Amino acid sequence: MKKLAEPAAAAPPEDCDDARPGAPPLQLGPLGGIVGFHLARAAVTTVDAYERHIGKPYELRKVEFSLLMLLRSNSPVSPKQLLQSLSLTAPKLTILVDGLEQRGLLRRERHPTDGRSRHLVLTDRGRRLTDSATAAASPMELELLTRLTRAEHAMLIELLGKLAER
Amino acid sequence: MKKLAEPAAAAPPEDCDDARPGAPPLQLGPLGGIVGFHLARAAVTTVDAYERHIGKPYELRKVEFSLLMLLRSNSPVSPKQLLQSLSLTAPKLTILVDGLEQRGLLRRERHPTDGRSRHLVLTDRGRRLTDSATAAASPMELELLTRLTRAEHAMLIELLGKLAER
DNA sequence: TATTGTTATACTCTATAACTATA
DNA sequence: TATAGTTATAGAGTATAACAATA
Repeated sequence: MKKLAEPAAAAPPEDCDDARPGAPPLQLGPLGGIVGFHLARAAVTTVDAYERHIGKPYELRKVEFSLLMLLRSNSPVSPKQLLQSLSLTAPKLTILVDGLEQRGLLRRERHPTDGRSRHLVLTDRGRRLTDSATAAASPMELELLTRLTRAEHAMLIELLGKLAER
Repeated sequence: MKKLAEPAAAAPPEDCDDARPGAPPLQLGPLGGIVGFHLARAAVTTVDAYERHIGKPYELRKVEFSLLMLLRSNSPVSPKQLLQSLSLTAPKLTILVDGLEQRGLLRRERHPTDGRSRHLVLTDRGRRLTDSATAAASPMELELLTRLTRAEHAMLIELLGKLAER
C-alpha cells in the first residue's frame, strides 16, 4: 500500500502522437500515477476549447465566465459567497467585479440588512451575455465527446466532483 | 443534442459544506455540465495536497517537479522534447532549466551530433531528490483515496488521459 | 533558409498587508 | 472587537518578439 498504483506507473508509452515523427513521446514513469499531473495535462485541452468557444468570442476569462454563470443561477449573491465558491482571494474578487461592472454586466447593490455586505446582480446585458455563453458551451462540450463517450463525460464530472468536495 | 447534459445542470445543491453555517452553497446551474469547470475545482484539492507533500518540503513548483520526473524516467532529453510534453513555451523552459541547473539538480550537455540541441541530464543530487519526491508522492495520492476509491482513482486517471491525448 | 535554444520586454495574475465602513 | 469589502504594493508566472548559433 506504500507504492503508487502500479498499472499506470508501469504502463507503456500510451502517449502523444505528434505530427513530426522526430518527437518521440516520453515515458511518464511515476508521474503516470499522479492525479494532479493528469489533471494539469487534461486542462490544456479544456482550456484550449474554452478559449475558442467562449474566452475569445465573449472576451471572458475563465473566472469571469464562472462568476457570471454563478450569478445567473443564484440571483443576489454576496462577494463573500462567490469567493468561497471560486476559491478566490477577496482583493482578486474586487478587481474582477470592478471590471465586469465597468462593462455593464453586473451591478453592486447595497445589502438590505447588513451595510457592510453587497448584493451582486446581473444587468440585462449580463443576462443576455450569460445566456449566449451558455449556448456556446454546448458545442464546446460536444467537442470533448470526440475523446470521451457520453457516459465517460458524465463519469468524469462525477469523479472530479468528489475530488472537489470541501 | 444541443443542450448540455441534463442531470448535472438540473442537479440539486450537492455542494460544499462549510464550517460556518452562514455560507450556503451556490447552485452550479449550467456550469455543472462543463468539464473544464470541474477540472479547475478539483485542481484546488490536488494542488493543495501537492504543496503540502512535495511543493513546500522540496521547494519545487509543479512544473519543476514534472520536469525532473520526466528527466528521471527518460535519460537524456532535449529541451524541445520537454516543452512538448509539458506544454511550455521555449523561453519558459530556459528559465526553468536555469533555475534547476543553478540548484545543481541537472546539467546541460552538448548534443553529440546536433550542435544546436542540448542533452539535459539529472545530477546525482537531482536523482536523489526525484527519488525522495517520488516516495513523497505515495502518501499524497493516498490522501486522495479518502475521497475516491482505488478503482475511481484509476478510472479518473484513465479518463483524464483520454482528454489529454494530442 | 529553417531550427534549437537564449535573451529581453511587457503583461497578466495572484498574494499579502494595510485601510474603510459597518456591525 | 470582528467582519465585509476595498486599496496598494510587490511578487510570481506567462507570452511575444528579437537574437545567436548551428544545420
